[in-house]
Amino acid sequence: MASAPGSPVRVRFCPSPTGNPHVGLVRTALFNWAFAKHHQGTLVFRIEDTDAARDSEESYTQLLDSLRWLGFDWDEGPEVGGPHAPYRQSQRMDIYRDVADRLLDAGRAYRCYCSTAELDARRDAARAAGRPSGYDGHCRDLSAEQVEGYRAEGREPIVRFRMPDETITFTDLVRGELTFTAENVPDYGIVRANGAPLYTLVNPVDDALMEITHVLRGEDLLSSTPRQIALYEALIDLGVAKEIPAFGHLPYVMGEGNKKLSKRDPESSLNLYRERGFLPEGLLNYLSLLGWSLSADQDIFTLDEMVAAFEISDVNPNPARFDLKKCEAINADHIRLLAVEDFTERCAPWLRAPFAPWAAEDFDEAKWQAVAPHAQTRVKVLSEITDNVDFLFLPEPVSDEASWTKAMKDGSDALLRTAREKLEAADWTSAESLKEAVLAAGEAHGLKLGKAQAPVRVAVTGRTVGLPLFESLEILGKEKTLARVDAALARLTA
RNA sequence: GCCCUCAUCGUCUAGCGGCCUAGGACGCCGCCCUUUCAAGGCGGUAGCACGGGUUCGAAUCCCGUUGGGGGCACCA
Repeated sequence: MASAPGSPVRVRFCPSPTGNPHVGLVRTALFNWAFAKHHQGTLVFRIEDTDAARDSEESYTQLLDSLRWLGFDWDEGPEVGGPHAPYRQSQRMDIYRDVADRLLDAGRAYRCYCSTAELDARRDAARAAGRPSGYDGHCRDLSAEQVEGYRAEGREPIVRFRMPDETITFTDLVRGELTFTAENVPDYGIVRANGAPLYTLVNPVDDALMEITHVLRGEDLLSSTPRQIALYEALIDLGVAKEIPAFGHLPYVMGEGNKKLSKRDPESSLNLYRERGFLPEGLLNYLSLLGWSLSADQDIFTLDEMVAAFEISDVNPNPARFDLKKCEAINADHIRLLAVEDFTERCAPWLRAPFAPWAAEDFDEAKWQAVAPHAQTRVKVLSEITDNVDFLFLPEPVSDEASWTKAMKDGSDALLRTAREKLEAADWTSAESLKEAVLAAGEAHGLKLGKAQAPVRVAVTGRTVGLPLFESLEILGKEKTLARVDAALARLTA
């Protein structure tokens, strides 16, 4: 990315590597990326892998691979480095430990000895009494004797951030002014009892250290924003942070029903879309429409167009439902937009194992080149290509009984015999000539072309639906076509 | 339960006080084209959640109601 030195905008994308990347995460990445590009800013890519129990190296590798496939690039982060390296939080633990200690020394945080059971009991009681159910401040001002007592009991404390007793107001980039009162923003944990820092600490600390100016993230983090702002203020006092960034909370991407699309939903898996043959630009185009729009009457556009027009203030705050049909339709439009050579090239993965059913040595590049243009206008996703062209590379056409019974009526054998004669005599360098042959055969049996082509199509391709027939026959070639008609005839008269 | 948040066709959206008898897209339906299925072209279907205000005028501003979503962790 061309980042302009001195540009004020610094944004970040900071997923945690747990499981497959999902589409909501991609949408967040997209908006951050577009925002950075639009402002000629800097995009920082950071890995939040502080939860050893959930993060994995495999997920990390896959995350990087997915982001690269989508076409994203970043100015700082894994693989590219940068002035704030390392960009994996698992490698920055000493930094967090140091900040936590300083927060403790300054009285901005304290050790909390409450057990989980105690916390749960008091939370339930508060809830039952109709009071806010966050942490009640029990360990805020423990005396030396009390601390000694807890230690003697063998309790291991967590570190808790001390929230100031004040109302916090901030202007969300997509939602406007938001206010939270102190009693609803309780003190919260920032370091586990085992000494491992929590997201609540590391996220703002790294944002501060990496000088992030705009935080664009999911709506789920909206209510944690006031406590982050309070922590930021403490970090400023400590000299760790320079200023509080602006926050913008992106709407959820919802799944079927009315629930947030979760990682568990198969519909949310980015890999699924990749395997089905969605184009990165098609998928991204669709995803950008979830909460944003280029203009009142244009749904199909390039990433460059999006970048040029993207304003965070234009983002719509309401949750959007992921609609697979529309996603496919938009992808289909992008497939149509591809140059034929590009389309031909991008289909390559689906033209070989494990996607393609034919043997590698039976694949014929020249035939593929010839047939590709006919397929480009009818597939919604690239994976649909195999069924469309398998008749060219399989030794025998696929066996599809439903198609066979649908096309082969009484008299089909007679028709096929006539068609075979006419095809035998036709000019095989011209699809038009092949069409004339089948047309003539149809006329001989009182059938219009639409009816007459069906048995031929099924005999040669195995299916009632497919690419334009005569072009297909021409590409397949005379010898194979006639052999397949003969085979069908043999089956009909058996 | 408490707090936060959201609210235009089935779905995604345009709209930011008069241009709105609400525009586009997907879906669905019909027609055209046609060599099957698509693609393409044309047309149709369907919406401002409800109730109060403010205003000469409200989808647009305010309040309330209802409904949806989220948070209230030693997850992120």
